[in-house]
Amino acid sequence: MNEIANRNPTLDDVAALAGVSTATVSRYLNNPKVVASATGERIREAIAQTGYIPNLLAGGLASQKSKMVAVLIPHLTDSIFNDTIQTMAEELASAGTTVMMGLTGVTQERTDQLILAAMGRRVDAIISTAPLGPQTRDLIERFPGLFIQIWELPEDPPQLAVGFSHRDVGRDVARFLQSRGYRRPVLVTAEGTRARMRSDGFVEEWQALGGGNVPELSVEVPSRFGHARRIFAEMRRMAELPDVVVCGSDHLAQGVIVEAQAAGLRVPDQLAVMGFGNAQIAGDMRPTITTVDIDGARIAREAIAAIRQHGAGGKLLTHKVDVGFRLIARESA
Amino acid sequence: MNEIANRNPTLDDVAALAGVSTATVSRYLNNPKVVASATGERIREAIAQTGYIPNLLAGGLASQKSKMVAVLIPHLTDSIFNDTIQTMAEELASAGTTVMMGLTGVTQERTDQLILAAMGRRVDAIISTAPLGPQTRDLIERFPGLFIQIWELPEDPPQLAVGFSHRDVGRDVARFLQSRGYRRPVLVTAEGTRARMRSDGFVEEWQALGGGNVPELSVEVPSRFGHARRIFAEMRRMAELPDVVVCGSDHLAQGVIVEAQAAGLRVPDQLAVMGFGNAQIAGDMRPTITTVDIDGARIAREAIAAIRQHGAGGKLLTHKVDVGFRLIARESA
DNA sequence: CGGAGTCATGCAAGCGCTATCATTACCCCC
DNA sequence: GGGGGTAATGATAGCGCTTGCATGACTCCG
Repeated sequence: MNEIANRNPTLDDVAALAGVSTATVSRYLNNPKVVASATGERIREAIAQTGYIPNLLAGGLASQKSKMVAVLIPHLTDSIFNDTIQTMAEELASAGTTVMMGLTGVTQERTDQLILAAMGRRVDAIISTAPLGPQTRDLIERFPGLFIQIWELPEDPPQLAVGFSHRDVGRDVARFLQSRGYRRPVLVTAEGTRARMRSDGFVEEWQALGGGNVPELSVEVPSRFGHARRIFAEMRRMAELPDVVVCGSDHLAQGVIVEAQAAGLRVPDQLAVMGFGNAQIAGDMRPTITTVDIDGARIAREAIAAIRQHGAGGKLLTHKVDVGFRLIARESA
Repeated sequence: MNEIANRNPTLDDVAALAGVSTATVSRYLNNPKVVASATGERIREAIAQTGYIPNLLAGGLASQKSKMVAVLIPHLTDSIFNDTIQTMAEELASAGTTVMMGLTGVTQERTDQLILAAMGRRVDAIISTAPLGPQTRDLIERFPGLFIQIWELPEDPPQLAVGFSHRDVGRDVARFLQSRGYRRPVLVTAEGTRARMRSDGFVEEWQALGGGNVPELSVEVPSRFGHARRIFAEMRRMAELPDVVVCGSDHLAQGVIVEAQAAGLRVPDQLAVMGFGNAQIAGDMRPTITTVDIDGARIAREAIAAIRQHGAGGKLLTHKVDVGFRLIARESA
């Protein structure tokens, strides 16, 4: 708690005060147990005295590892990825790694720009939810760190993908709804490849099981609560009212339930609703929402494990981690 | 699009290829108009040829400005700050600044840790929603960049605060509800100083206007949809059912509405509900939710403007920016 | 026509760390 | 008691940029 010179204290200041070389201080900071405990003690005191804060920019430059990872998501509001991000940020922070957040929106351009920025910062890893255009793939080719695609399981991931099969989700939902006796589903599909795959899976299975045509309505991504009003209105204009609405997110599902109830329909008796993602509200809504649970936290943890291993010089054991999903039957469908 | 050596290309490579010094390339990168246009053209080509990506770690170290800002928020899910963060991230990214995201939770410890990490990265600014403990203030003292406190307007902000008066919000809400004829409000208050101030303001004004005692129920922070069930149950056990519930967030308000309706109460006739924050859903819910609008995006923009000005060497014009708020009367109260 | 003023560029000294290699001191055992 | 370890530390060369100062080439004008 001494007075501090007008500039920030550096490693040299600490070393001088502790009567050791900068190398030793650096070692103490990065791996305390390699310095003698008496020395360590002196260094600790010197650090406290000077109020030294390591310059991670300099450290990163010298060591070629920045202890930063970039997390790329489309947007923040109502995001289905929030659990993943939350877990990621917490676990990384407690390991001394900082998270660089990038909001890609839905354009390829912003994504590429953010990847470039991340590479410029020499991040140790990039974790992305964005679909990969050809240009992006070129960029990644030259990225020396670890690129992890999450919430997705493509045929041929660049390095590592942690996710699940969206097509299988669609199929399982179809099977589930048919077994529950629903006959006239309508699909509310957001733009984007993942939603597309779920819809395709659904239609595929639905028809394989002898179901008829499946009408689709589309919403912008992110699909949210507020879209429900329009969707519901469009549904009412359909020749025959569906008996179940399959939504791309729990928030949208919640919106549909609210609209249906406001119109005097009983859910699920007169109209059933199915969500996706198992957001907090899904379990708390009245009626509780039948949905598909994705373990977002696990996705985060798998990604982090891979980063650690890669950071320690290890090779990747696999190119795909399938975290699966779980259909949760509740009241709404 | 040439072959690239096994290591990343550096400024030197570009300079050599373009036949100029590294200084010139650096200048071209940071301020293209100071180099002759013919030279600039050659440099641009050399960059394309080599696939050069500037090392921002090295740049930051040399220039003492990292082009990063840290954004500290308590959590991501259902956060009232999402608009602010979203705007912040977008606008900063398009100006080439990187956002380092820190989730503080509700503990002082994590906050301090994150501030330390941010200082280690030599961020240009720290934007924080966290309340400041004494220890944190000490840290900030030594932070050479700009520290901006947002969503709050304390007496004596360390450097700059951008927010509004939570007490005034409470007062206005009290006045509004009384004018609408409500007589038995219940306050649902989250822990935390900001919520506390709104509640205090409410009670103060309510009683100044001749209202009686105001019962309070408390929820953990973040107050969200799911808390409504318990809150509603507790309300029902009260001697006299309130005629209006004042909630700390729109999500909680939405939850209360859902619970009330599930219990057969008409909103707002039998129970009115008031929210806070003007989240998207507030306008989309049935009934639409009466709430207080905070211009989160404006908070972000004011903060960014201050950062720019500070970065350009300008002095701060003020220590407080009051962005105000707006009570939005809708259907629920 | 020579000196002052621009403009474009080069030179080189850092920025604050990390990591390699070398050095020293000490211990153990045959 | 000397050789071979091992453990702790020091000296120092970068990491890849930025930037103050110096330089050189022009232009302009009295």
